[in-house]
Amino acid sequence: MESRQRILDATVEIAGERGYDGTSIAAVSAKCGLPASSIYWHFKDKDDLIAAVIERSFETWLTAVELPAQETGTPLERVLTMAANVARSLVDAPDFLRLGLMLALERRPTEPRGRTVFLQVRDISRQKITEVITALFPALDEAAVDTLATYAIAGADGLFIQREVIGDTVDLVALFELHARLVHDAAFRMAAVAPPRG
Amino acid sequence: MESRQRILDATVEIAGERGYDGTSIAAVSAKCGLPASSIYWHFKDKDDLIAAVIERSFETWLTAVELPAQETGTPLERVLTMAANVARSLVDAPDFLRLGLMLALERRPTEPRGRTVFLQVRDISRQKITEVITALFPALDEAAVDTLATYAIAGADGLFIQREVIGDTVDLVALFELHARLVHDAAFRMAAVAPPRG
Amino acid sequence: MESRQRILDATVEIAGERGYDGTSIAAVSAKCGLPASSIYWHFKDKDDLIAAVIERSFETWLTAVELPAQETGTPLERVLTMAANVARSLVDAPDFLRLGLMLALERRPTEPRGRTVFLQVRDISRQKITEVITALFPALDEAAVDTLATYAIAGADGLFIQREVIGDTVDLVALFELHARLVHDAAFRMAAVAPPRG
Amino acid sequence: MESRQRILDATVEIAGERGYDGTSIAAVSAKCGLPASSIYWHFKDKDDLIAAVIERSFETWLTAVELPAQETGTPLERVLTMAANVARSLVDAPDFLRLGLMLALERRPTEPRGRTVFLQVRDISRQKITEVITALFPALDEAAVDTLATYAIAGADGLFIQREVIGDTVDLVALFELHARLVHDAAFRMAAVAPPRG
DNA sequence: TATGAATGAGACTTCATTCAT
DNA sequence: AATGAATGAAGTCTCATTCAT
Repeated sequence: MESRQRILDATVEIAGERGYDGTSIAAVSAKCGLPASSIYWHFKDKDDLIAAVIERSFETWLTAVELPAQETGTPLERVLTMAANVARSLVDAPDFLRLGLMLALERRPTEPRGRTVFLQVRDISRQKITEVITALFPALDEAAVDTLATYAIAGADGLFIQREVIGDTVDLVALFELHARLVHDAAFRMAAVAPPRG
Repeated sequence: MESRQRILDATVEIAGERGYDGTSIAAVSAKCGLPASSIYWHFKDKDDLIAAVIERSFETWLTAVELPAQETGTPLERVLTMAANVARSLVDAPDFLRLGLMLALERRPTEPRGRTVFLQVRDISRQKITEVITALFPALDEAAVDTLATYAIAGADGLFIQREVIGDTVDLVALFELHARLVHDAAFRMAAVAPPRG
Repeated sequence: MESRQRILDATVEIAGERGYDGTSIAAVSAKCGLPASSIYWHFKDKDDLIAAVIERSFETWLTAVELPAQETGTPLERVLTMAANVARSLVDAPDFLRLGLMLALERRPTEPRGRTVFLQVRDISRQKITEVITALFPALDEAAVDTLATYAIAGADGLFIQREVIGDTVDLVALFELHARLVHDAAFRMAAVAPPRG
Repeated sequence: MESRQRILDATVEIAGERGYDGTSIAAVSAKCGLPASSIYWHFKDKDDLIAAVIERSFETWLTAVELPAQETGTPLERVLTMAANVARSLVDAPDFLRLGLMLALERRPTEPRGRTVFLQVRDISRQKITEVITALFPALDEAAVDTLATYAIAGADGLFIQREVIGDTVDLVALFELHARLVHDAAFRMAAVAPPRG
């Protein structure tokens, strides 16, 4: 029970730093102090281990982000609060998204299950974003919501990468707020132009 | 001379799909038809090879992007044209950015030279963007230009990733134009608020 | 446990015949019947393996030489007995000294640990010789004892090499006795000339 | 012409430090500045190169030792002068003997030609020593001369090794003189005991 | 007289994984 | 519930050598 967590802790750290191929069972074993064979007692194979890491980190990240989900205020206020929450969660636990993006960028013949899992949980996030946009701007048609959701996620990914690359100088919270504001404005304008649904 | 190119061609393809660790010399050898030992005649080691790939792909990408650099029209028109150019270049030759982002996301104890090179050439691009923003919106102060440049690059990275992940359904050119429009509007508003420089 | 010994047995034989660079892991693997990767379970790397070989062979050799250490008789008798013992031990198990001398003669930028270990155990032997000379000829000053110890070891090394090079025609026991006799005479004369210590 | 010498210079240095297997053509190429293929223009193969090195260093060493070969004085004086000469030559150019001994100690299935050459030139030296002993002590029978020659060479090898291992602290000239004195005394005593020849 | 380019074999080492205990 | 030992495949890289020019 406790060993399983130690293994996952070690793996999230290594895989978050070096990606799928860069994560060797021997390295995980060294970092968590358990022999390699013990890792195979808890996980079917490396693929299973990485997938488990993705699952667990996503759950951790989800609770960190969702807890203070706010339901009142103007659309802009609510969007800004959400953006700040996401930004802070990414600063605190960047391993999830870093590893996920590395997996997502790869294109290998037999796709690691961890990649599939990441794309699935990412889709859940996208679903949430779509719902929020639809709720805040009911006038938007489906295509517009889709475009905005894509753009919203893209900005989040991109800003996260900027921080990973450039370092702490990047004020992630401020940039996420700028991003939220721009998405909000775009949605506002699109909604004004669009004919009401129905 | 010709062999060197064949090796680079093979490597760009494999590394663009599987990242640093996923790129085995044996795979490169198989793809380019030269024995592994010949690769070591042309490149000091794997690190050197990957770095050379980054260098060459960046140059290719640069010429693809820069050739149609336009100098007339309103700021919005010019920004839109640039965005469309970049979008098209990324659709045509995604290997450069895909590999670069994978390298950039990694955090290994001894940094691959390819990563350093990628970050350097990326800085050149950022410089260019900064210059364009300054030229189009002279009223902006340095901090604002910096923020906008960071946001512009972040959007580009993020949208690229969205396309890589979701697939061709994503209309990269359209999204880049939306991105350009939003950055332009933000710059416009910031410049209006800001006191004129000097 | 048992595998470790099989690996060491194979290595001592090969390394004793071909030196550090001439000892390939593949050859050791072939000789001991275990796959190469198993060797790396028992030893960190080739350097570690060679060092372990030196350590074990020295201990084997030490017990072979020391058991019949005699404590009575005239100085000459005692010295002759010791010399004969050493000679016989070198005839029986020449691998230790052969490998050790090969390592000792090398001068590579990063010194193999096996070399360090050999020089250390060699120093232990020198210590023993020094003690014996001091015990048998208390009148000798430190410098004289040092010179005699150096000469005694040099003769042993040199005679061993002669046998290795020329072959069994060389009567190692007889030559070691001649050597012992000459060292004894030299010590005797030096002690007679030297003013008594203290 | 000049290239050949540069190659030999580089090889003697590397081979004198790392032995046969430790001497790679690439390393020699790097040290002498000529491409590997040029080495093969001057020498048939690696074996040929090493053998050439042995031959050349022996000749260099021979002239260094022989030039001041003295023909007058008492036996002891002459022996002492010779010993000092040899000692000095070994201090000045240790590569020859160091490489030679490394080759001599190895026992590989297909003997390097360099080893054969070394043993041959070593035999020439032994011949010289035999002649000198016979000349100085005509009363000795063949077996005694042989024993003394073996012992003389063994001492030289062993003392050389001591210096290589321990370092410059070892006064090679003084130790060679001690060695010469002991060999001389042994010869003197053996000759006194032995019935005159013929 | 020399060398740039190539090459198959083999070097050391790590890989993911299994299995008996 | 866990692990010491093993293993075949594959990893990066160096080896001695060749050959066309």
